[in-house]
Amino acid sequence: METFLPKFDSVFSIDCVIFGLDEGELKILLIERNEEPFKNWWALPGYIVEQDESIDNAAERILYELTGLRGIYMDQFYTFGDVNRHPQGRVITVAYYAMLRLSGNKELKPVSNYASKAVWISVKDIPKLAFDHEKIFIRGFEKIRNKISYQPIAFELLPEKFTLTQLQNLYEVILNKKLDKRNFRKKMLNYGILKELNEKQKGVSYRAAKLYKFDKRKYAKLFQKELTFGK
Amino acid sequence: METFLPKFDSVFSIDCVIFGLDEGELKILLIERNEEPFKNWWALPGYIVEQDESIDNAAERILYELTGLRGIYMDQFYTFGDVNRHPQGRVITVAYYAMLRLSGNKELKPVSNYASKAVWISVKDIPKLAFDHEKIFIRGFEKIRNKISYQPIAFELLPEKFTLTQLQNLYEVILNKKLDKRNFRKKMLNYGILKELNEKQKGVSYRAAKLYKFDKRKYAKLFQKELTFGK
DNA sequence: TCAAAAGTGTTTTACCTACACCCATGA
DNA sequence: TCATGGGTGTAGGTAAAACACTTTTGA
Repeated sequence: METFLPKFDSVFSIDCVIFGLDEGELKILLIERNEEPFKNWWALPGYIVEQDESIDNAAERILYELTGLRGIYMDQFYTFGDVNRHPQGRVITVAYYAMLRLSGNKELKPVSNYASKAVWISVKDIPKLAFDHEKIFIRGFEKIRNKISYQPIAFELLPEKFTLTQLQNLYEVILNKKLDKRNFRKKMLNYGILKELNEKQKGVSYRAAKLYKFDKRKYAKLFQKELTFGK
Repeated sequence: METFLPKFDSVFSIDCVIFGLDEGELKILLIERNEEPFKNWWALPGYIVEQDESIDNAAERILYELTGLRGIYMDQFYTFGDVNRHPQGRVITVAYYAMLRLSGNKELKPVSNYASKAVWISVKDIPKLAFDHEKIFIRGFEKIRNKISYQPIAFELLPEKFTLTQLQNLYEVILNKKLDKRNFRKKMLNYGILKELNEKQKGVSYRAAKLYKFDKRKYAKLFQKELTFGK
C-alpha cells in the first residue's frame, strides 16, 4: 500500500558524515529513518534547515536530534543539488563531516522521532542508503582521505592516549594502503606534535608499547606556520 | 523613498567568482545590479536557482544570463548559509568559481535585465559589493591560491601560447609573492607538461621569449598519477 | 621458549632553496 | 650602445623512500 506523500517546494537540508574509530575499525554514524520517504531505510543523519538558523547551527542541531550527540563541530564539504535527489520535492543538501573520539560518548539515542535508531557502522560494511546518501558518504570519505594526507587530523579519532602503531593503523585504514613503520614513526615524531608519556600499554600479551598524547599547542603552531608559509 | 520589498521563503542561489587575466592583471567578473535589493550596486554574478535545474546547470545558466558568457565550466567551493545574508528572505547560496582565458571572449553583455552591465575588475580594486559578496570573493580567491599551490591550474587563465615569464607573473599575482626565476622555470619544465614551441614572442622591444603550450594529455596523466599515488 | 608486536638507522634519491651573470633584441 | 627582459647552473640542505633485524613481554 502506497503512502500519500505531500509535495513541497524548495528546502535546504543538512546531511552529516560522522567518522569514528572503534577497535581499529573506521565507522560512520547511520540512522534508521522513521519517516517517509525511505521509512526504515538506513541513511546519513540529516534533516531540514529551519528558516531562522544558519546552516552551521542547523548541522549541529540536526545531528543532536537524530543521534543525541551534542556540540559536535563539523565542516561542510560539498553541496548536492541534483533535481531529483529527493522524491517529494526540491531539496538541496549541504553535507558536513566530522571525526569523533568514540571512547566514552558511544551512547547514541535519537532525540527526535525522525530516526528510530542511530548506530556506528563500519565503512567497509555500509548498507544500501536512502536518497543519494551513498554518493555523499563516498565524497565525505574522499574528503578525509585527502585531508589526512596533508594535515595530521587523525588524532581527532584516537583516544587521548594512543600508541604509534594505533596511529599508523588508522592512517592505513583511511589511506587504504600499508605504510613503512620506520618511516611513519620518524615522520610523525619529527612533526613534534606528539608528547611521549611515561606510560605503557596494559593488558597486552606482548611487549607493551609507549603511549603518546597529541600536543594541541604545538599542532596549532605548526599548522599556523604551514598556512602562512604557503608553498 | 523606500521601495517595497516582498518577503519570500527559502530559495537557493548561485554566486560566481570568475577569474580572468588581463594584461598580467588578475581580474574578476562583476555585474552592476539592476534589481532591488542593492540596485545599482556591484555584485558577483548570481541569481536564484530554478526548481527544475541542478545547481551545476543553474550556475552555467545564471552566468550566461548575467554576463553573456556561455558554457563556462565552474566548480563549487563553498555554501554560504547565514540567516540574514539576504534582506528579503532566507537565501542560501552556493558559490562557484572558474578561471577563464580572456583572449577573444571579452565581450560581456548581460542577457537578462537583472544586471545593467558586466565588467572585469582587478582583484586589487574591488569596490564595495552587495550582500556578503566580499566574503564570497575572498574565499574564492583563497580557493584558487590554495589550489594553484598543488595543481598547475594557472594555464586556464593564460592564452594558448605563453612565455615562462607570463606564467611566473601569474603565479606571483595569485600567490602574492616573488618567486625565483631559475627555480620556477626548473620546476615548471620538470613537470613535463609544457610543450616548447618553435615560436617566439613578437612585438616586444627586447629579446623575444620562447612560447610554450600547455600539454593537456601529459597533465592529465600526471594528475591521475598524483591522485592515485596519494601521499 | 615461543609468539607477537615494539622499536630502531642508514643509504639513496628527489626536490627545494639560494644565488649572479651573460645574451639577444629593438629602439 | 643601451635598456630591457630572456635565459642559464651549481651547491647545500631537507625530506621521503627503501629496507631487516633485535628487543621485550606475557602466555
